[in-house]
Amino acid sequence: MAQKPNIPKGTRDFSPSEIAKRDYIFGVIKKHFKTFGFQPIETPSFENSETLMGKYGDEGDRLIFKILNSGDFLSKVDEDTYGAKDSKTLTQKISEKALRYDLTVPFARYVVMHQNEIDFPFKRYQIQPVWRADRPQKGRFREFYQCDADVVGSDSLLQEVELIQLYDAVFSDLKMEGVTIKLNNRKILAGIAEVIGAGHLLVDFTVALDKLDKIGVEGVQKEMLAKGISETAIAKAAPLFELSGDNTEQLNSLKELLADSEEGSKGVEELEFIIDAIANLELKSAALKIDVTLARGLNYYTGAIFEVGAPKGVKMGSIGGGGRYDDLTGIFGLKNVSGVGISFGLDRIYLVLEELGLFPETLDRSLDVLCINFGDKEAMTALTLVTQLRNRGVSSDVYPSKAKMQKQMKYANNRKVPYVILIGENEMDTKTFVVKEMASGEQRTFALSDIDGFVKTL
RNA sequence: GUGGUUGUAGCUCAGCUGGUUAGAGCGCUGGAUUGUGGUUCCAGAGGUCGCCGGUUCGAACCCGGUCUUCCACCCCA
Repeated sequence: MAQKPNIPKGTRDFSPSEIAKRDYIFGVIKKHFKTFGFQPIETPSFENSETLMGKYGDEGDRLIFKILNSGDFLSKVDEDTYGAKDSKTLTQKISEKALRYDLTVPFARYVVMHQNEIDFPFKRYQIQPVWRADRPQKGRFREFYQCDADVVGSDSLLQEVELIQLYDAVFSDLKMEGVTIKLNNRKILAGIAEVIGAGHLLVDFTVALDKLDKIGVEGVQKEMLAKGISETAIAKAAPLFELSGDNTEQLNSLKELLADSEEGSKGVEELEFIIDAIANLELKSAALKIDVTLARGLNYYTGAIFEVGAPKGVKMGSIGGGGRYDDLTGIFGLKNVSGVGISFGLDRIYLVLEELGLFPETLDRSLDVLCINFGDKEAMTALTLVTQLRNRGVSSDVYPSKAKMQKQMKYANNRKVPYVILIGENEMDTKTFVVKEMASGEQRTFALSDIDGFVKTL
């Protein structure tokens, strides 16, 4: 009995028209990565487990796809470990490799391993799939592409400024107008926690704050209280919930609030530098906005934090994110190398472009010219013509069999071929070919010797 | 990991409180039309009703399990 074919949940097949659209996005992103001076690298799909485990927090560890060891792996497990039935301990014994969870940690590993051949500052880009053992839902897959650009070996804030410009350049080029680049700084979050006297609960504090737009002021306060943050501390943080106005006004409020915190003031200073620089340079279509509730990737970010929100009206999680991490390569033994990077979520960008109808129409043109097949003799002449068209870079084909005209025309139609060429008996006699423009239905006749005359009209 | 949701022809979906041979539109194939498609007309093919088990005289429909889809939470691109 034939088995019903299927694919694992959270994975997808990509058909020709989808590939065309994905390639279009990849192309735009890659183009701008290059013009900003980034160089490509690639790393393996799977890494040694110890490279990945513990880098993304407990939640992250759970979402890492583990690869079972080869061979008779269970026989090597001692009775105690096996009998304890503790998944975490057992997993370490039977799985030593895991699928890449993001591109940043493998990149950090790469930098440390190749530090002697790298010229710092090193600007690298990387476009590869990553895997997460997550439950799929809107815009979330178990296999998806990330497009990362990171700079290591420079602590200059100019890098942050450039990365914001890079976001703007890519989304403007994709005609996705109205994206919001949200900006925050880890130092500000730490400063606030310090000022209100909840420094030891920084993570809980920021995680709760991050949910402000989702559960509201009261919800956030409730969660903070539940996490053990005192009422007086929450009361002190009250001005945060009322931050409003443009970036300058928010900066002024933050300056005041964080005046007594050295770290917090440093964060405000950094934020101000970036905001001022971008104000001078001007963005094409994106909006840069301070958002103190932004608290992503707390596990390794130490300075700036970025997140890109889809244009208004599109219900979609963030379509990009990034930030500065001072200590990432430290885990692998290389100290004092600062890095800052951003990521584009290809699959989500795809969904947004689709929803807004922003893909160029020409993308689904996979064949420029199709020659109708009228029989063996005519087909030979057609193939000669097609060969010469191909030599000139025109994608063209001869219908492989002498099917009914209707069928051949229908095929051309479905493939969205803009030009159909007819070479039948009449044309053979007069050494000509007829070109039918499918959109208008108009037909023109060219001499077989005048291929360039036709190519010029394309 | 928690909660909910979905599964019927290649695709999008009907199918009333369980009742005989499970339907439509689109698509596909053939013909009307021997060199003209996207807009006509006629005919035809195509379904273990996700899978396994249970209740019943009888299940696409009810019950249990399982897989899948989509959504929310957690987390995140």
